[in-house]
Amino acid sequence: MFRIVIVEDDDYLREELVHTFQKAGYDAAAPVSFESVEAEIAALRPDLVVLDVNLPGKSGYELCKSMRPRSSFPILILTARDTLADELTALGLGADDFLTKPCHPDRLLARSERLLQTWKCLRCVLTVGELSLDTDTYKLIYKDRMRLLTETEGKILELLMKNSPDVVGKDALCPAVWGTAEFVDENILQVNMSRLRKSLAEVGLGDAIQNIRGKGYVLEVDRL
Amino acid sequence: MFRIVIVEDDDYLREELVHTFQKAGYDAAAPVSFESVEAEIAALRPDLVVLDVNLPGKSGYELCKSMRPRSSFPILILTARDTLADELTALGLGADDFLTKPCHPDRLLARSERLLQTWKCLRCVLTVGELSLDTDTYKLIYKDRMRLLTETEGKILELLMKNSPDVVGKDALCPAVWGTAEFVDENILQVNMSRLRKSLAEVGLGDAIQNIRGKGYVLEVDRL
DNA sequence: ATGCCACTTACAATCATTGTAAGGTTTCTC
DNA sequence: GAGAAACCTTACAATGATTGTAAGTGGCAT
Repeated sequence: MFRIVIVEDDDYLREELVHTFQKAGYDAAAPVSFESVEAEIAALRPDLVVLDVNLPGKSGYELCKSMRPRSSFPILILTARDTLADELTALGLGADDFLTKPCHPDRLLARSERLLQTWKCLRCVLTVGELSLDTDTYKLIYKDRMRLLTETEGKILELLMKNSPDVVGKDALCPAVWGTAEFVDENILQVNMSRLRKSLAEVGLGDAIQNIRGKGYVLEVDRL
Repeated sequence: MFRIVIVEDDDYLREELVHTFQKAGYDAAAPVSFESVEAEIAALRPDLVVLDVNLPGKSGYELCKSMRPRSSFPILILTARDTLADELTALGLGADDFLTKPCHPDRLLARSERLLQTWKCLRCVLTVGELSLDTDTYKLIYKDRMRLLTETEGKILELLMKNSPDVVGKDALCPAVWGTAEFVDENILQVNMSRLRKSLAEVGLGDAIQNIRGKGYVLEVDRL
């Protein structure tokens, strides 16, 4: 069953939305506090997020902007603002659909269902800028080029992408790739890093992986 | 560069749309005859199809319905009909977005770009009912279960899906899987068919592959 | 009943992937 | 600028998954 997370501060409307989705057979949930919404949303592991724009604290736009790059679920923006400029802003920030209030429940449900179906195959895809990685198969796509990574290369890139644009230390990489935090040869990481870099180069990502001497590695891809 | 195919019978509007997309840097094309649109569209290998509803011959809805199951590109319906019922019909037939005329070019462009970005990773995904297959990695998803096929299994399933629900003869399967139409042992096909069936069973597709004695094999999955 | 077609299992060859080892290059420090 | 530390790269051998071969079983049709 699909889980839908609704982010809406108006109590009445929120309950109505939750109810609409539940009646349609979805697993709907909604954070009620807006202290650290982003963490709450992530914790709920949504298949779809329905997002209001006018929220206490961070606006829906800001939320969308910050969640989008690392999220692997679609975001539907539902707002009372109905200008073209608002729609363009929302889509520009990576929103997957934009509906204005008041919105007929059937329209909302139909649009949501469409997004869920489309994204079923994308739940396991990480995206950073124009780079995307399927975390099941380690198929990587950059711009228009595609390449299949081997498992180890994939695991490394996955971690780098999840943390981009932050540095990832070897102490974090090794356990994540080889399971045990047990002593892992320094070298084996370097070898695989070398292989990964070669793979990235083949799709046109020349030196996306940088080494920070003594600290670890960073993935740097131009954001859109 | 993305190729966008516009299906619209009004000459003036069609040219305007083509121009809009071209100015925005896309490769836009539009069939002018509506005799066998479907074949023409497929031949253009679109990354996105913008579809009018009122067309001579088959309606946009019919086109959408018949293209959708095998298409691996998004469909945006653009129509003068603006009722909720129209939108629900379109979405129900598998359309990926629904816009009403007149439509501001910026809105159309923003919506199109969003679809293109989302579908970049889906261009290689075949879908039959609730079964989908990534033709690069042979990752298969049925309902909520996922499994990675081996290359040979994947090639066979790919062909069966492309032809579903028609029968595929061994004379068609063997060359497609092993390249040469050269004599290929009957047995090797059976062995791999057996392996594929086992894989499908593991995701809950018990006996989706049927043998038609003396003819070949069919894939039968319940359509949505 | 017999022959054909289809299915399955076990095995061995092949190929991709992985870690090991060793030598080279860059960067920082004194 | 010499030396050490950190990082990079290449070649090779072991491992493991995938593939085709072979052989035997089961079912359908005339």
